[in-house]
Amino acid sequence: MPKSKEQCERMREDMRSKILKESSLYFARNGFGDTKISDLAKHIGIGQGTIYLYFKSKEELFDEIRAAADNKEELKKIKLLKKLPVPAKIKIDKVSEEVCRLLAEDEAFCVRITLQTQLLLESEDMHTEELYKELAAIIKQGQKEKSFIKEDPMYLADLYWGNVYLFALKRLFVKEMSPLKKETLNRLLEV
Amino acid sequence: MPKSKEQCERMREDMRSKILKESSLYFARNGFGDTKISDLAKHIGIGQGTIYLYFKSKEELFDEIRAAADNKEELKKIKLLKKLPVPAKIKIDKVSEEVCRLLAEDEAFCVRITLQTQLLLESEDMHTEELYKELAAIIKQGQKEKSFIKEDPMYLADLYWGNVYLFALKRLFVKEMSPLKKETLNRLLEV
Amino acid sequence: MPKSKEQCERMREDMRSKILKESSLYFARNGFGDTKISDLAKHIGIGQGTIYLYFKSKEELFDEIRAAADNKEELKKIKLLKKLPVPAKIKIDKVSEEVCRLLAEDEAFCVRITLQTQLLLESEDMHTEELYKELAAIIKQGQKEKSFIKEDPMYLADLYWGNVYLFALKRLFVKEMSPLKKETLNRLLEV
Amino acid sequence: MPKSKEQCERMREDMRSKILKESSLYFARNGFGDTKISDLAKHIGIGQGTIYLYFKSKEELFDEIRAAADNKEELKKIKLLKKLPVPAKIKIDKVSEEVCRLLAEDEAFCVRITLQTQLLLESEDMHTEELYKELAAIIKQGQKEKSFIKEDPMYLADLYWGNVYLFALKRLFVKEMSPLKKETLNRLLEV
DNA sequence: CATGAATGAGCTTTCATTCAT
DNA sequence: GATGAATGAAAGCTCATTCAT
Repeated sequence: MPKSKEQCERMREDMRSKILKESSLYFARNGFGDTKISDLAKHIGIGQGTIYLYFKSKEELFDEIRAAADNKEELKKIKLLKKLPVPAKIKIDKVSEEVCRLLAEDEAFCVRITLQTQLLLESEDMHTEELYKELAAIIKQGQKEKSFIKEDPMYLADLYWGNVYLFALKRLFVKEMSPLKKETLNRLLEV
Repeated sequence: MPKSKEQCERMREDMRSKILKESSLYFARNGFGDTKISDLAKHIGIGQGTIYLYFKSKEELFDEIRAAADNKEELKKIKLLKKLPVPAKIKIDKVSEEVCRLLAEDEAFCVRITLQTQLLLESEDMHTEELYKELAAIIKQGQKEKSFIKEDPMYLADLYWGNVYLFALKRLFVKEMSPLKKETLNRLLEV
Repeated sequence: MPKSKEQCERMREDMRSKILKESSLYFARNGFGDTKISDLAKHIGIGQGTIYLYFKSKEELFDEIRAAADNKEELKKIKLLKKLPVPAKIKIDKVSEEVCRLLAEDEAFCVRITLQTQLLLESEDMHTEELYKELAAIIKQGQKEKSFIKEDPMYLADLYWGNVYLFALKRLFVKEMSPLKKETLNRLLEV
Repeated sequence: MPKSKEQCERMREDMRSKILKESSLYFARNGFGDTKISDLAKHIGIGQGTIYLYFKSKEELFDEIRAAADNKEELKKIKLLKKLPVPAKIKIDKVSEEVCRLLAEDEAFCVRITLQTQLLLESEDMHTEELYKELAAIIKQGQKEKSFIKEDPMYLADLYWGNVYLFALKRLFVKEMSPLKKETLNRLLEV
């Protein structure tokens, strides 16, 4: 008895997501070269060949994972926040709170932040990244409001997201670790 | 007529150091799996076989590089500093100043910090590392003196060295980057 | 849908045996150093990588081949023969007959004898080998019966198996060769 | 002060001989593929490069060693012996005596016999070798004199030299071994 | 001449990818 | 679709050969 089209489609999508999700953790921890397809398959609990039913190559899988690591959701939230008529200090506090929550609860977020940051490092230009630009804008507002230190906003945005990356990375490697506190992030910017 | 024993010994030591030095940058940037011996040799400007005259395997070379990335010099300086009868704030300022100088001027230091931190991440226990313990001790002093924020000293030490790692890493990847300022490091701890 | 477990198991065992069998001839003729994995694979008619699915290294393959070259079957037969209440001359004749038959008909036997003898030569102590000890016991019996020459039984056993090795070796190298006659073997011992 | 032409020539010849002699033992034991130039040089007690001052390549060295392993001296003696007006049995006894003496006293002879036999095996035609033909001639004489068994003279010559090879080989590998007795060789042929 | 460090061709081994089942 | 054995291209590694000293 053949399954319905939708069921079938659904199953394919599920498997694809599963591979993407599990692989991304592996790639984030070990990098491209140290990740073997055989290990990956064993870790996911599928055959090696199965991966190739969903992705053309290891490289394509990796690229897709990186492409998916763009933290669109977070960017959207920050963009909304930016426009609100509240002090920058409050905005940043909201961002920090959300980020800390995600770092603590959402491993996928940690993976995304890790991969995205590594990609940016290799691209050698972090400042074109929207997440950085949006945060820099809020920081600029905060500087006008005299609640943030006088410093190149991009330097501070870099510092802020760098620290987020730092804790995301630790989360991926270290089992028992003290979680990042939003105050720590806020203090990077506040006077 | 062969070279003299000392000359020979000297040349061997030089070549060995050269390989270690040049390789470490490569490994720090690309990791183990993405570093090819052939590329490494080409980059150093020697034959592939030469590497194997000095190291038994790629793995041994990597291990030795990691073992050498222990920042003994910096540890020694911090240990001396710790014992001095001056406020912790001054001590940390000295450390920050030195670290920022090294980050800016000494690529080898950036490589060492990068490799050491990655090794610690994999070991899953950063807190046994002396550099962290020594810094935590100074932080504890600073907390007694009310100049540093109340927070687990190890959390703060972690944060401090994490930020050093962050900038070391950026330095290895990004050509044009704003250097880390000692105030940024100091602010991580100060009230 | 994958093959059934048993089918799979069976095929693996078949391939393993095939590699062992085909390789042993190669190693017996050319030795370890002059045998290339690429040649081996080509000769067997499989990919180079396949060998490594069944053996960890060239050395392990070689060792396993040597370990398998223990001529257990022949040893068992001789042990049975030894206990029979018949003259030693008859016993030796049976052994010689069997050995000559195997030399003529069974290339795998020639390979085993060759590899075993070479291994014994390297071990520098052939006399601990059971095949030698069992034959020496029969020879001793023959000497008591005055049908075999007076001579150190181990020297004679050595001589006997040495000649078997000689013809096994020739069989592996020389296409057209006169087969060993059982009388030739018998005459080594008889008065 | 430069040495005289002859002295110089002499020294070159000495070193060349030394290399040939020491290498031949190594090659006879290990074969071509398992003999490393580095091991060889270490064993001889000279630098690797030195070998290349006397031989163009490993292959040339090996070939020259094999070419020198022709046992010309022994062949000459047998040729002389063949022509003598004495019974074949006496002739063979002389040969056996000489061969046993050489096997016991002259390692170089063992090496030559080993290399020569291995070369013949690979050539797949032992019967063109003069040593075999000369011995076969004497055997034929002995058969006419009814002192040697009726059997293809070449088969017997093969057997005879095969046994010599056997003991030569053992001598190269086994430290403590019972020497070959001339009676053992004679008995291969006598009725 | 003699040396042994340096080289790279050619070997061994791995692993991304394919494919028969 | 799913599998994992088979493959061979590409990586790691060795060793015959060269060459500066």
